Amino acid sequence: MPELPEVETVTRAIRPLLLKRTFKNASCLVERLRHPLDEEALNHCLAGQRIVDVRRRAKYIVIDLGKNTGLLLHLGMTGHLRICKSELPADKHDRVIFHLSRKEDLRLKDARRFSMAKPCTLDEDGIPHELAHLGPEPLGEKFTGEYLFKISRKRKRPIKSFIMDQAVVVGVGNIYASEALWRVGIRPGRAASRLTKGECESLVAAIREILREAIDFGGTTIINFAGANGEHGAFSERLAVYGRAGEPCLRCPHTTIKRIVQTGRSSFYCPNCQR
DNA sequence: CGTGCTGTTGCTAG
DNA sequence: ACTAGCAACAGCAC
Repeated sequence: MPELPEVETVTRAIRPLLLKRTFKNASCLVERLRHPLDEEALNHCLAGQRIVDVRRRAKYIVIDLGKNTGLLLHLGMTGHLRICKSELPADKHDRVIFHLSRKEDLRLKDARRFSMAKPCTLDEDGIPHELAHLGPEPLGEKFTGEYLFKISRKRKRPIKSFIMDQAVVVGVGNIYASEALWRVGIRPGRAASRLTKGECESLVAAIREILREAIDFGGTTIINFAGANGEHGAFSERLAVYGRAGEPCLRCPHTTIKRIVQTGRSSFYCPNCQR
């Protein structure tokens, strides 16, 4: 489920439920997710520690335990977090159970096992060292049209994969990349270096706009931190191109949305109003 | 039954 | 220096 808006939504939802509570211990129900799980290391990091903050960086969730230590979580493609009573039996795809005080758990469930959960150390800004390589936040001040223009000169890759590169800007996944390009009328396959300054500016504006809207709508799909299975979030009905191959373009209804594959991922665009 | 898709990330080979 | 391709995994639609 997660693109940035979904991760932001989950982070906001679990933050008040976790703040000032204490971890007891963790149990790993599988040997590995994206990386091998180290139950001992998790327990060493978590046991008895109080949660002082819960925040998002890119699509990662950082649970700050103070003293420059924390728990670093990523939901991969299908990860879910929820908080539930400890007495509840584990779901089929529950992978890690973090036991909290007051007989409640934070549980990480993930069918495809692309998630991650590992202890981390934080730099002075509270960011895990593992995330030092990431580009600017799309909603932060550093992500400007000027910046995008500057770093895209001489870059021949398609603009869509360029804005999905986490070293360029974080948090723009497959759905919102297609959506942002539709909004500004740029084809996903255009070489990054062929964007004008003005196009870079409008693209940045569109990315920010769309992510903000999606956050306001609680994400495209709702990740399930509290209860049942994921449902479609309100924003999924607002997607203009993603998943709409063969359907009419919302700007030029006589044209049909096209699907192409770029670096193994589906891209959707309107061949008429995206150039 | 297979086949081909799926919201991510980071490594590898060219 | 840069980029395409792929692997990790499970489930689902056809």
